[in-house]
Amino acid sequence: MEHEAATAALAALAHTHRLAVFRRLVQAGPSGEAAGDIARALGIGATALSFHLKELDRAGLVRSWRDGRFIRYSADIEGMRQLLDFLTQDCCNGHPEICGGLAKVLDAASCGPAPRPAVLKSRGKR
Amino acid sequence: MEHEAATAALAALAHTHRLAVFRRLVQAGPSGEAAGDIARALGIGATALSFHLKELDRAGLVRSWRDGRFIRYSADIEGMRQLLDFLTQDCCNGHPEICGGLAKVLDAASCGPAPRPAVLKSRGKR
DNA sequence: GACTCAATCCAACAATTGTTGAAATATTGA
DNA sequence: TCAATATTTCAACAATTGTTGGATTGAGTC
Repeated sequence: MEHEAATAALAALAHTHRLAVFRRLVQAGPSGEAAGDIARALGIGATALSFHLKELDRAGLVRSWRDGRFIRYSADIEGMRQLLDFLTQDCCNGHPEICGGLAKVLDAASCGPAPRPAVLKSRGKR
Repeated sequence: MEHEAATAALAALAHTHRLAVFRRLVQAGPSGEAAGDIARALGIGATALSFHLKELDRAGLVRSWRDGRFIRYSADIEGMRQLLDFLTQDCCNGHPEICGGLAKVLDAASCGPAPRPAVLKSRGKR
């Protein structure tokens, strides 16, 4: 991940609603949740939520796919890991003992193959 | 860390210059770097850098202390770890195997006692 | 095919954030 | 004390971001 993508991902998360949505999806796991359910659960209007989900999608932090009448969203764990990696890269310049090996520890936590939803919706440029 | 603090930290990082500054400080380690050197290295004006450093400080992501005529800044690694924790909390709702144990792995990486600079400047409300 | 529900798109407006130069503050050394 | 250097504060302006309601698209149901 490079600088620009990281900035975009951080900006996507730096909003009350989007952060709440993202954390909810992180906890929901790969099966995700339908947009309407998220909106109801968090008390966000459909239009606003749609806007915010698009932001998260553009930043590579969520995936979406159609499920009949609904559109489901799930957190893109691999995208998140790349972001965390980027933030901790070269922490303490080769002396991981200083910061508890934050960078190395993240490096080790590779994500298995992403679960593949039935129908993947295309995503804006990543 | 709670929601509001996390939003503030993410917003602080969600800017080209601030992200560059923060990563530079993460790599510099506990001894940090003087404001002027950062400004020169990244090609940012003194006024702009001061503004951005204040943002990072308010978000609890950097520390600062006076060193003679200079003011040095260093990344607040513990602040960063809290943020990463917050993002990955309860990942996959108790099934860490799904996301490679991202949350648990971070939990384990506790930071040792923060290195204490000679003279600590006070920080805005955290 | 018409109807309904889920979600998105659009456009106007409001609010927040970033940039700039000039002035102010703090420290060092002559 | 005075001049030089480092950094911050202030204020005006420019740019970006978020919100809202209404219109639109797509899928299922009668």
